[in-house]
Amino acid sequence: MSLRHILLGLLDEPKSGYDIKQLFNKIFRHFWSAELSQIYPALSQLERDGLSRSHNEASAKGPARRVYKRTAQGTRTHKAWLRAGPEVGKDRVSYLTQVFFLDAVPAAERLAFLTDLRQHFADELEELREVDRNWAAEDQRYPDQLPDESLYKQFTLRLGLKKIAATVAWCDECIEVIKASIKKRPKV
Amino acid sequence: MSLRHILLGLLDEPKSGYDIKQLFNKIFRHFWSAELSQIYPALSQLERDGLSRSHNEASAKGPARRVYKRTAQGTRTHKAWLRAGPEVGKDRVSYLTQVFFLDAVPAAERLAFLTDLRQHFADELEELREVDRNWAAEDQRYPDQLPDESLYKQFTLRLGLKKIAATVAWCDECIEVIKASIKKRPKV
DNA sequence: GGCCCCATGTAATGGGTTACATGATTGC
DNA sequence: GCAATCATGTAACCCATTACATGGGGCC
Repeated sequence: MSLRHILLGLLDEPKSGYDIKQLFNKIFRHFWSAELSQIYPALSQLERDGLSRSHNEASAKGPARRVYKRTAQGTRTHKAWLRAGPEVGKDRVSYLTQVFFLDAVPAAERLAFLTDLRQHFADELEELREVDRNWAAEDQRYPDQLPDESLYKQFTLRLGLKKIAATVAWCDECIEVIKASIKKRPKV
Repeated sequence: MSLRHILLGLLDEPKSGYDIKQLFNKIFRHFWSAELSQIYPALSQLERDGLSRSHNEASAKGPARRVYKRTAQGTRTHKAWLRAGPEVGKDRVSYLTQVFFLDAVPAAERLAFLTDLRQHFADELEELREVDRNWAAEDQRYPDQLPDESLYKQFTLRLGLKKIAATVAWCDECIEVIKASIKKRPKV
């Protein structure tokens, strides 16, 4: 369960489940996500395990918030996770399993599939570039003079940009190959 | 459940659960995986649903094999999956969640973490390049004259190579930045 | 009045991993 | 004799998604 570790990482400052969901939507979007229905039980489990503590807080608008912060024990667990070395899980790229079998449908549909895919990643790339631009606008030190506490966050953004740009370029190459094959054999 | 669709895709020719696991280890390694304990129940479920049929077959070595092949209904379901458009799931990149929080440990450990990561992906890249070379050696038509039935399989390999190469390059950049910061402030 | 945002949770279900159980054949 | 490969499966558990349930406050 890696969500536990992410939560611990975020709980250096007090946060509610709702706060964390917002962060997932904004900052982690390109490499992690979780639903509120998973976050809330995970937070209370952390507390049962002595890794975090919580208290209620009045909210400006809406019901009371339950904010969690990690304990010293939680901080130790968090560091141990980082020190255990990189978790290189098996990637599961659903759309690639589809591409693998794509010759089962007519050429026109294959082209449409990859055009769809390209559109999706081009949009995602544009979103990430916007995050990048906004960050640069907000912080004078961006990107070369960042302090450690934001440098590693920037690294994750950099990889997102690289990988998604590579994926868009790959879509374009595939589309070219398919178009060329349609020209040669219009009825295949 | 995407495993069902992958299984259907593979069952155009008769295959056993064991055969499929081999394929996962060899061909799908860089974008999908599944355990035998997941594959066997999924295969019998496909049969219960009328999407595949099986029979026993004597094996050269070891116990009898149960080989499955998809039915006409299975083929229709498979094509419907492809026609439903790209499944762009949320990526979950565990090691990026770690990089995000990596400033929590001393600079020397951060460097070790990224060196580890680089090694992992450099190895993975080398494996994929080997697959690429072997394929080229076995098929005269590789890579530009491939027929449709192998072209799309080659596309998946191409993206694997691109993404992993981008990841290795990213590791190198991060490592350079960390080394530079250690030189400037040796005790941070 | 209706919609969106704030805010927290439970229940049912789906999907996946790890551990367990069994047993034959081949090669060293 | 022992390890590796071939071969199939079950059971327990973990993790994640979807659906359900509830309710206040602000804005148009």
